[in-house]
Amino acid sequence: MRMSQLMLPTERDAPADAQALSHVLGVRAGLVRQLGAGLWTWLPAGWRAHQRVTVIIREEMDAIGAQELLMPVLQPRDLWAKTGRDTIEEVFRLSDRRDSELVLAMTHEEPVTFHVSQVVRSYRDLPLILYQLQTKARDEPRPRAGVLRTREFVMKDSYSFDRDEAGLEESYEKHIGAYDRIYDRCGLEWYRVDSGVGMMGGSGAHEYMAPCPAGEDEIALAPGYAANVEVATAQAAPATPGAPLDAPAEVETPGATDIETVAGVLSVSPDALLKAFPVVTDAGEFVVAIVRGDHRVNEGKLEIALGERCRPATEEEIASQLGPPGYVGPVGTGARVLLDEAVAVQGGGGWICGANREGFHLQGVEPGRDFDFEAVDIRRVEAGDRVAGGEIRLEPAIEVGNIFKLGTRYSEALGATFLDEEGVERPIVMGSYGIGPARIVAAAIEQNADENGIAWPKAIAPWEVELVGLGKPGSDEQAAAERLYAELQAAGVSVLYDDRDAGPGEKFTDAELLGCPLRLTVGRKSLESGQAEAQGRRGLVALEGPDLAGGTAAAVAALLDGLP
RNA sequence: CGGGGCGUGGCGCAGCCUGGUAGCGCACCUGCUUUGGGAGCAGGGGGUCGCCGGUUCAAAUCCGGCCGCCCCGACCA
Repeated sequence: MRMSQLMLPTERDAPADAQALSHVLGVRAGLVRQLGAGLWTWLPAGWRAHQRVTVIIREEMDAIGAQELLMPVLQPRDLWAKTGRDTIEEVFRLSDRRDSELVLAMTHEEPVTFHVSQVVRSYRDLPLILYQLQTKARDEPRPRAGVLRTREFVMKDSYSFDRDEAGLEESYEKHIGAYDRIYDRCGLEWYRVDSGVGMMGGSGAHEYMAPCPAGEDEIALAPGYAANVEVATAQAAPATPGAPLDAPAEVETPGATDIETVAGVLSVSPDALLKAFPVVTDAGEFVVAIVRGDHRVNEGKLEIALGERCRPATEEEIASQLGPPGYVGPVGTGARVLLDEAVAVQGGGGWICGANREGFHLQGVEPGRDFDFEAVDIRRVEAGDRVAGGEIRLEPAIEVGNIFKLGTRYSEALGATFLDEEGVERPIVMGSYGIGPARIVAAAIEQNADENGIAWPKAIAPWEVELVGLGKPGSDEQAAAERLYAELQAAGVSVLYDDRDAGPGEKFTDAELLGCPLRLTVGRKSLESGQAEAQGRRGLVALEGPDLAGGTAAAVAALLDGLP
């Protein structure tokens, strides 16, 4: 590709509203442009990178026997009503000129299951893995960070159909193999982490997470352990409660309504306190969740422990059920208490909690003796917790894919059944699996950029080589660059040729911004030496320049082999 | 949905408080010079100042309403 003919609108300045690095560099390097909130156009160079990702995805999906198809984005709402998903807030709903109700698909479980329900009759038709690369539309509450969270995006979504749980397990394992290879080949740093199955039910799920500063999620990592903090579990460092007492004793703590202040007034560390987190469940039950003072409640884990959704209690509810907000505790209330395992496991007396009386706390509290409780894991893990002997660290990360054992939720709702060997009708056991190529591109930028711009992994760079010609029009230098460009093209090298009539500074700066792995320069110096200059983008390292006299393309290919 | 901020040429911004010819840098066009890290000189083109209404002799500027966009939080099968 000749840069003089390429639509590559590079910018010296970042857009004023850009925060995330992939957003800033994506726009500055001319990869993407915004059309509206969460609506992005892929410009030619950016789309090349996106395409390279989808090529890798197709190769690996095909390799596990998955079959590609394409389903509409626009779908009848009726279909979605059958699974109850038509009322999800994120689903765009619209109607046509005849007032027929339609939705824009956020994923494609409904249509794919519909088709399979019509086609699959017998156990002999299974297993089946179907996939597509298709646009998804989601009415996101808050699009953000450029291409990281958008309202419309391309997704690779695949769906597995099996006779039973064992078959699903096999399909799931196949996807794990394919996904591991895809992210490796794309040059990402990634983790496969346990994730919650959420409100959709199902029997297991993992997320593929790429660590990067702009990530919206947090993952907990330890040697041999990786989980989304939403579901992570670990052992807490022991707390240091005070001396046990024969019975809880009131102590004056005027004005001390938060953990820090109480700990300060009583000269103890926050981990000696019990933090009460009163909630009201969907069913209307008032429950007091309790974690250590230095811990935080993980509301998702709390809901799993409760078995239903809940919300924080209002101040009025707290006042009427327990006592003055800021001074509440579990002792003498009769309320149902869920006590976090970090406290329950350590046990003992000497804990401090609110006395349910304005200006007072209780010392020497002992769970079990002074209040009844159910021991559950409801806290958010903290950096420094331990799991399997290793220490947890937390990292921000972006979700670049997920795999999910759906079970029979969709097949039952849509009547996707088959006859087994005994002639018994059974629901098909399903899995669903997603990958966001745009997020792979964004994560690759985030993970591989420096102050000069992007430093693409070779496998997904828009071009592998950028050839910078420095000669002015009609010069010997320009003629040499033209010859080299023609030779590289003929040899099938992926090359972008900067043939613009521009100064060297501008060309070098743009080359570093766009970030192709190998930069070749042909100018006065290279004519004198008989070699093109070569520089690797990662670290801007000088490489042995390929000879211009002959065999240059082979030498360039060898150089590329040595680059990441 | 709650909080905060911003809409002036392709990009980045000033002007608004205190109403009176719409400006600056970059980019762009023409000519000449220049060519190894974002060149110089000269000339030139491009903006209903987000939209609607109000006040006024006069509105980018003041007032009201609406729309759009960004950030933080909530949310995120």
